[in-house]
Amino acid sequence: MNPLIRKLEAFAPLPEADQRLLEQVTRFPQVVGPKVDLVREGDTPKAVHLLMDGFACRHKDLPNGTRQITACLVPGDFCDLHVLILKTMDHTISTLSLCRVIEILQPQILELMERPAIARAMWWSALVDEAILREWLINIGSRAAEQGTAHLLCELLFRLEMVGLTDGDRYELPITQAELGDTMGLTVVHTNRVLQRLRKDGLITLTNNSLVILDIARLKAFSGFNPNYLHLSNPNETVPQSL
Amino acid sequence: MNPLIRKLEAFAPLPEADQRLLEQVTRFPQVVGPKVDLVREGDTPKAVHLLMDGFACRHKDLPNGTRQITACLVPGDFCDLHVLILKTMDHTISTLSLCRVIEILQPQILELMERPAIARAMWWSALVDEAILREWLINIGSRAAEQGTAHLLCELLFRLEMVGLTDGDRYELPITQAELGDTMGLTVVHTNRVLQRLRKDGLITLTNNSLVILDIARLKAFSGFNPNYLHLSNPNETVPQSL
DNA sequence: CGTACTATTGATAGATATCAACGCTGGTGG
DNA sequence: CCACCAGCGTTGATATCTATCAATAGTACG
Repeated sequence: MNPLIRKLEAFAPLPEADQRLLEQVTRFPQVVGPKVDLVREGDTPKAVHLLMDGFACRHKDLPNGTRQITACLVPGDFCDLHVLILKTMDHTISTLSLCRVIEILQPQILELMERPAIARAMWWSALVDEAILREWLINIGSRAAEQGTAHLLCELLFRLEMVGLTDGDRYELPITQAELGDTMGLTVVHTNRVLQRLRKDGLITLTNNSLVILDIARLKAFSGFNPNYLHLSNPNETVPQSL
Repeated sequence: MNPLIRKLEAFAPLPEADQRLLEQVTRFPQVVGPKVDLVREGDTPKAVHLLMDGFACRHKDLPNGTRQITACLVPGDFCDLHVLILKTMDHTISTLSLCRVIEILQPQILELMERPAIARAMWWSALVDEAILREWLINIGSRAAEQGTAHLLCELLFRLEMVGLTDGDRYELPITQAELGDTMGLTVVHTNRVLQRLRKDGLITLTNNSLVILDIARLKAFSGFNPNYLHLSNPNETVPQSL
């Protein structure tokens, strides 16, 4: 099933014709290896990138050698809708795992935006991205490392469930602990210890990039997770196991 | 001068007619005292709030008693454009200082959005808000407390200069150290010490809510500040003292 | 005058980073 | 096929940063 359509329909149903158009646009994805830059800070890209498979991220590299990941992109996510309005990228987008990516040229995007239902769904998506960013700020600024990390894992469960990439409370998480640390503002070493504590507390299992949430209700309570900020049309229906 | 028009024109010039329309919409602001909630998490407001004077913030209060400020709103900023698409607020918006606020009803917003130049400028504004959020994530996650705080002070200089609220490298900062701490994810005590270090290093002066940047070039270098993410049409012209 | 809020200081505890090292794995070249 | 190497996860010891607790002083305000 097409992850873009699934995602946009998490906001509101799309007319048949719109679905067909989206199917058509996303027909021939391009395979991109892991750790490849799709767009770099300073670029003025002429196409919008849409992730169809795999994990990618936004990030900024700092002079002191560290980097901060500011978004985790999963199938169905637009990487850089910004370029419709802003001329230059203020951050870099890179694949994390092996990905399949669609490049949509400006005229085609504008064609999509002429469909009211699609346009609304895209702006919904952009606003949810912003809400996610606010939640990440809370993860880093106000939650303990264990809770913030747990919160992120809850969020990914919901986002991946939205596009049909979960298996109950299990999902593929093809990122390294270093990358997890870059998103949580933590060291690799500390990230490792945080994960160990989550494992020891019986909250998760994580081996071979396979994450299992052992008790979603406890993980949500522990991390203070409330899916409101994802603005799903029907949150109760989306994740059956929800509290 | 109207801060909304000044801000939107930092992106691109607006036609005379659009300016007149905006003038008209923003004619009768409402005075709101400090520390007042404009919109609360869970609300489904029917009007959009526009800040014309004073400081406000977005924030979320956590069960553990702390709160995270996720945005600092200054004159010319829209508080909750989201409500055009999302039904319920996922965070609270409160005044910090005495403010003057415009409430714009849905039909009036839609009338504004029919003007192409205004619509583009509003989306520019929304995208810049997102870019600011990414930078705050870096402030908290990847920069030392002193550097993150310094970065925030640089950002506010640019944003306030945009709407004509600076006096050279000085501006009014009507927020408490506790509030500053809530935005940087720091304790009041630690915030106080961070500010003292910035003062001792000769970077700033801050007394009676009046912030003076003693050496903008040094403060920018110290904090790693690069105004690109604000996507101003003409950054060099905006702040004369820029490096 | 008393009360609340804000800024400030000192002492201490807890969280996180840093440095160094090791084992495991998969790939690669000899 | 084996030796080597790079990337990843892991562990221990230590340093640095930040939170917590407690107290004081100044200020504004009723």
